[in-house]
Amino acid sequence: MRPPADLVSAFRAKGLKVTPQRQLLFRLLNGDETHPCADTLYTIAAGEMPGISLRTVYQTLNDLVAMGELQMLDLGTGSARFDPKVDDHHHVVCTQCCAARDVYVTMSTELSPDDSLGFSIHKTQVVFRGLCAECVAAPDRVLRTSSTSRSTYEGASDHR
Amino acid sequence: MRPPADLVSAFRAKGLKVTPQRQLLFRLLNGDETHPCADTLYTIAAGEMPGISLRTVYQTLNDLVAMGELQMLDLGTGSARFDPKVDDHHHVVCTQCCAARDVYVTMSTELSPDDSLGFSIHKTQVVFRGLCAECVAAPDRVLRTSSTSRSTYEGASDHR
DNA sequence: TAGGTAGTCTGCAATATGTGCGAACGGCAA
DNA sequence: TTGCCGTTCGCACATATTGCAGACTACCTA
Repeated sequence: MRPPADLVSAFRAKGLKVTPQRQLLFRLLNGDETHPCADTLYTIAAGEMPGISLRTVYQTLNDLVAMGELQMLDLGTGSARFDPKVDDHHHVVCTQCCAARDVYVTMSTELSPDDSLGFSIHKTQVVFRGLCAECVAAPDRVLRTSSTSRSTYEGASDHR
Repeated sequence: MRPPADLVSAFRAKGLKVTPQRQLLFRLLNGDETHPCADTLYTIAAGEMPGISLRTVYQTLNDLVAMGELQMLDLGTGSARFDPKVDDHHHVVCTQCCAARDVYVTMSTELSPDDSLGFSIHKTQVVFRGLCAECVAAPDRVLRTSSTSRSTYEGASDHR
């Protein structure tokens, strides 16, 4: 994602307006490395601008994704996560607290024609799952990005 | 996933009962390579057993996942997918029709201590995204596993 | 094989994430 | 300053999945 000043120009150039709400989100996202979900961003944004709507947060995030300034990720944590880094990289995700960090690893993630089963591959996504340092130290800590999200990877023990 | 007969024993051994609903699902899942979602399984099951509840399908799938007989996957298609293969493999997913297939590729997906950022990695998941052969041939075909699912990867062009 | 018990099934309500819609609002170019 | 047209916001709605409670039934035991 380009810095806020550049985004302002980019939005105007596309006929999109630069509102205080959008500027706030540009600023919050810029340099963010926590891969926040929409709701997390909304909470932070509402702290600075009470009255901002969750709907507006979703709207702006979608705009940025459509412009290629932001990457939408599904890390299996129950809600979409947003990454201002749009270059080629992968992610480590904590299965307990849902923290996510960027990983730059060079590995052969190209699929050979034999393996691709007729698929025309556009993108390869690698997700490393495990426990972050904090959760290794405190196995009972619960600190989800998405409040009470139900992750696909928490283990499915339902039963009444 | 073990064959239905073995699952019957495994369920009884755990004090879980073997009902017709569960046996049907054992049979439907056995050897399935389409990575169905809960709703798809429910539709198929309801064809053979009218009256079966979607709730029961979710319940049984969760039981099987908890027993390690089934793998729950989040392939970014909007709903959880289920894979009776629980060995170490990865997936190709069609971004248009959401079809998924297994991929057995040997690649260095181990993260070096330097790259792991303090995380204790338990599992590495690779998802290859692209178009399947059918969708390459018919770019307008829409055939989602999850009826009208909203995929995280369809591109976010909202706007009214 | 009848009976009892504990696990199961089903329908419905509830929760979470995310989008459609319309009325009021407000950038920003002329 | 004005007006057009994109935005914001609140609410209803859509989808995925789970909680709950009452009726039901698999299956162990006598």
